[in-house]
Order: sequence, then structure tokens, then C-alpha cells
Amino acid sequence: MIEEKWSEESRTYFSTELLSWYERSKRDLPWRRHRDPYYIWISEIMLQQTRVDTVIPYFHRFIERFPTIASLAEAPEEDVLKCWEGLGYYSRARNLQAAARQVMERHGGQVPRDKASVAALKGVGPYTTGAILSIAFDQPEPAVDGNVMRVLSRYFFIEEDIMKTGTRALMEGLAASLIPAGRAADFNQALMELGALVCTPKAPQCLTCPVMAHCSARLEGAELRLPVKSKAKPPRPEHRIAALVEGEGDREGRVLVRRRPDTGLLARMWELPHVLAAAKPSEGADLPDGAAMSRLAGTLAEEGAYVRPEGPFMTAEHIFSHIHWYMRVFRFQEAAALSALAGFAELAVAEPQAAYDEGERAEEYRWITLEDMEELAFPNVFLKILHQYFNDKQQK
DNA sequence: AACGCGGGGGA
DNA sequence: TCCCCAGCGTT
Repeated sequence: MIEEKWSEESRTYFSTELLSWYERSKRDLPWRRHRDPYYIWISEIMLQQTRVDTVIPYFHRFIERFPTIASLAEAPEEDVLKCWEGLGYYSRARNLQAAARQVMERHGGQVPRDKASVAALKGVGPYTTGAILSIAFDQPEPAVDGNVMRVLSRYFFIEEDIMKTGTRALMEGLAASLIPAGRAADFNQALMELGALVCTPKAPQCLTCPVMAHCSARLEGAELRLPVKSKAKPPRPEHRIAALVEGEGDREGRVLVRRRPDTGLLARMWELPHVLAAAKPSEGADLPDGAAMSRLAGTLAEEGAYVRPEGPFMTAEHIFSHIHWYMRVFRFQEAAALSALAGFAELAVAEPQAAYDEGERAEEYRWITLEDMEELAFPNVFLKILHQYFNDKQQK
């Protein structure tokens, strides 16, 4: 099949020139400095949907904090999430730690070398399986990510939609057939490196490309048309209102935050209390400030916190791949005299209400200072709001 | 097969 | 500012 569609010469040329280019131009990356399977694994998980430049500082912090698989397996999950804060897709961090525990229990603390065991690790799918086996152990397995699909679709003029499952199988077969004997680690990295540095999505640097001479798309002038990729749906808008509540009395100088439920969006991350501005998520943009604050005050009261509205504080946005949060943040002052004597969390647990509009309850409420933020993992949008707040306060 | 899941960088 | 980048788990 592969031999019929793409000639031996074309494929051999590609692999040879690519490897030679890689040896000249490969970047000096932290996880390339040792061939430690643990480092390779961490880097590959971090690099899923994330650019190299973003990953580098996280990688350094992560291996300093969790230098071995054992240390990662033993750490509190909170610490792992905190180390991942800002990197996004937090299930990657939770799965990574679960997988570290799998490795301790099933594989004596060593990253396994057989395909079935690697693929069985949490958070490790077909791409990462191939990446670990080839880069760490030089096994001739394909590692097909978005870069690889872009390069192959152009060089071999593959017009199948790369968003389709079947296209991936095609690419894996082709990629596997291209690996020169004994060179899986370098070849797979070379393929991704070319996609990242030369064969880029918008403005490919064809004139510096080591395989330009036989690139089918380039020869047809079609490099910008490939890969064919169906459009993802745009994120749906959600209008939300959030409360920044300042504590009173013992809680003077502290702000109320809550921890999200164990599953779903931003699982177990910390945030400011917030609700949809209207019953329909896409509506509520025009909800007047007064009505917004009443709504938040009512919600907080159900959770056991009685508050006085102070006024609008700021707006913020948070864009997920599937949701666009438009968030209006309002300031409140705790009215401690009205608040529960026994403390907030206990009362909140005692009276379950549907205050959490995702249909689940917040796990926990806490009054925090700026320093406490160092222990808790927040999504970026709440980091921005909280830093703005604590910054403003310091100015005064 | 379709959907849920964050955040950053470049034009 | 707008547009683009995408592997894995779950269902």
C-alpha cells in the first residue's frame, strides 16, 4: 500500500536528508541533554498542545520539584497541580501522577520498555507511546503529532482530512515505513523539529527546507493548502459574574475562594465564586450591576457567607477550546456579624444547595491571603484577577 | 466517532 | 485583535 503510493526513492531521500538536517540544526532542549526516560516522558506530556518555549521553564521546575518517578508518585496531588499551574489541560498533570504511581506499582519504578505497558499508562495515547519508545529506547515506533501530519501531508501530498481518525492510521503506517534502521529516536525528533521550525502552518520556510526538492506540495505550489483540516466549532459564549469577597474580623485582608469539584472542567482547581449571569449561558451580558451583585450575594448566602456589595471591580475573559467565559467581577465586603459562627466550610457542607451552576458543589471554601496563593493552583483568569486585587491593595 | 479539555504565540 | 495551534480520555 505504502510502496504503491510513494516510491522507495522518494521515501529514502526524505529520511536521509531529514536526518542529516537534524544533526546540523537540532535545538538544544533540556530533555535532549540526557536520555532519561522519565525526562522524555514528562516533556512529551507537557508538549501535548503546548509549545516548546512555554514548556521549558515548567520542565525545569517540574524535574527540580519531582526529580524521580518515586518522588512524583509520593507527592500530594495539590503540589503537582501547583507545579502545572498556567500550563493548561490539568488532567495531564493528574494523569501523569496516576501513571507515576502505576510505574511504581507495576514496573518497579522504571519506565516500561514494551509497547503495551507504555500505552497502558494514564495520559499516554498512541502519539506519546511512540514518542517514549522511540526517543527513550530507540524502538522503531511512529510518533505522529500535528507537526508530523503537516510535514507528511505536504511532502507526500496527502489530502485526507487530518482531523479524521482514519487519516492518523495512514500517517502512522507511512511514518513507520520512513524510520531508518536504528535511527528511530533521531528520525522521529527530526520530523517534529522540521514541522516546528521549517514546515510551519502559515508561512513555511520552504527555501531552507532540506527536502524541498522532492516535496510534492511545494512542487505543486500547494503547501499552504495542506494539510486539509476541518474546522473546529467556535467556543460557545458564557456570561458569568464572579465575587471578590473581602473578609472581616479574623478574616481581615483575606479573600474568599473555593475549590472546584473532582471531575469536569478545571477539576480540583481553585477559583473565585462565580455563577452564570442568566439561566441561558449565552445571555446575561446586559444584566445590570445591581442585579448581578444581588444574584451573587444570594448565592453566597446559600453557601453560608453574608456579604455587602461594594461595586464592579473588573472584567476578564477566559477562552477554552469549547467555551468563552465573559466574566464580570464584583467586590463585596463580608458582613461577619451575619455569617455563620462555626465557620464557613462546615455550614456550607451542612446545607447542600444548588449554588454551583455546573450542577455540583464546590469542594471547599477558604479565606486566603496573597501568600496562600503559592500553595493553591488557580486557572490563569483567576490568577490575573487576584493579582490585580492584591496589587491594587498594596498600592494604597 | 464525537465531544470535553487551557492557554499561548504569531500574523 | 484575530487566527491558529491538537493529543488523550470518556462516552
